Amino acid sequence: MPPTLAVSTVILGIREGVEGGPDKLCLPLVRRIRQPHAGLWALPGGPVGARESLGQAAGRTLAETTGLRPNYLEQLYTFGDIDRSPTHRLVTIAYFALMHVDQVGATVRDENVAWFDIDDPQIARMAFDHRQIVDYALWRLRNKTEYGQIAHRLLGERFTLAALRGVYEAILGRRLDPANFRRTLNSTASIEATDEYQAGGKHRPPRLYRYVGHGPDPLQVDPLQVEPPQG
Amino acid sequence: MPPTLAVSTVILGIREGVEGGPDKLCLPLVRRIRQPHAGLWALPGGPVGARESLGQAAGRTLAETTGLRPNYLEQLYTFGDIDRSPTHRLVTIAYFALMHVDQVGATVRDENVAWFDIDDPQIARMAFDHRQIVDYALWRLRNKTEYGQIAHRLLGERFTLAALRGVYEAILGRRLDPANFRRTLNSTASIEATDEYQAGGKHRPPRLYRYVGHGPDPLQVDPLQVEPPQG
DNA sequence: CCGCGTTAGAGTCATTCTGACATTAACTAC
DNA sequence: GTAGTTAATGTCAGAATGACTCTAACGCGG
Repeated sequence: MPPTLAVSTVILGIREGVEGGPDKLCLPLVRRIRQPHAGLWALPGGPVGARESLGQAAGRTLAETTGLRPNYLEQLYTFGDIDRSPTHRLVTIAYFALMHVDQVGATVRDENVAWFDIDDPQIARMAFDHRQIVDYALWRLRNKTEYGQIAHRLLGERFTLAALRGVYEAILGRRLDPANFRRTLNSTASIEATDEYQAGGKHRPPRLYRYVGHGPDPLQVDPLQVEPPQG
Repeated sequence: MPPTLAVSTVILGIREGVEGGPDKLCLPLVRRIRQPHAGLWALPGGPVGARESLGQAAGRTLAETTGLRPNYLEQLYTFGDIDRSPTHRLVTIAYFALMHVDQVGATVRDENVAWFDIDDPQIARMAFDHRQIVDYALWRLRNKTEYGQIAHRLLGERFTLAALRGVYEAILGRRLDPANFRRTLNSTASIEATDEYQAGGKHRPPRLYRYVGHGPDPLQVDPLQVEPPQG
């Protein structure tokens, strides 16, 4: 019997911190209703179809199980140890996705789908080796050399520097000096100031910025990044 | 028909430069004797067995086709586009290996196995999408944040700073200042000076150094690095 | 209307890091 | 011994970084 080929996706979003606390990373999980590991929470995913690429399979299974359509999808790692599933040989290609902040929580209404904070004790154990996959995704995210585009995928089209700094702080797990953060971003040229300001706050309105991909830099992104299916 | 699951490995070694020129990266390839792509050079590899992990499959197929047993093996990427093989659906997990410099050239005596310089025009085209895989391996190598252990895998147990600098120069593709190179390495603490010197040269004998893995640093290595089979 | 609290945004300063270059040490070849 | 070559150390200026201060612009409560 040939091994089963499947995809699983770690989707990360940002949840705003409460009471001035730091922002938090969170992710949606699916409760398993079949054996093995029935009842445990698992990463969304499913088998790879015969007529779709691996990235397409990741996007499709993600939409089917959670209703989410992230705008960033990157291959993470392929897990193929013999005993990772108790019933059969299972090879899983894990993907890594990021969501806009305004879509966090906009999941299908289903009691078997839920968002968890990354450090929620409920998901200290997960189905299969999925906890290991999540930890690896976090390790990869924290070791990214280029956060610019990652951050703007977690936020919307326009964002304040404070929001962007919140993303960095959530990823890195420590507070950053606002002044120095501003200085470094101003020198990267991948973040551009707009002439708009965010109104409605109680204090001085912050300027809105937007991300501009830096044109002819072939090694900017993982060159094999896979786009999710459209529509 | 389920997809065929295979592994392929990009093995990189260092070849000393001629006439004071820079060192060069090179890799062994296998000539295909069957269709499709018969006659073209390809990465060593083969199908994944039912009772072996993916890393074990990479090590096994590598030894079988080339006789090489590298001491560093890291998963690279999984290629699964529908049309990457003209005859059937083929999903390949690509691995990345490094060889000691004294083993470069110590390949099985076979006219269908040969080492090529990384920029050899003979391998501008390769079987399947293997050229793309090689380019991706090079991109990953050049973007490594931590060269220390990578470099010492390409060299032997003990090495001179000049040899280590040659590795860095071959990977990065540019010359480095010897004095500054020495300074930075002295401050990393992962390279340790021995009290031995390399004799036999025509000039002042250089001190030998060795790599010391830095104990309790859990994120030092890719946590999912797979060890090749022993023996 | 006016001060106050809060956050946005600009600026300062000392320390560290980096690249470029100069200098001395130790060997071989002749 | 002298020349030639590489190893190893030292110096210095400019860039990058972290900690901190200072001013600007808003809402709010009197």
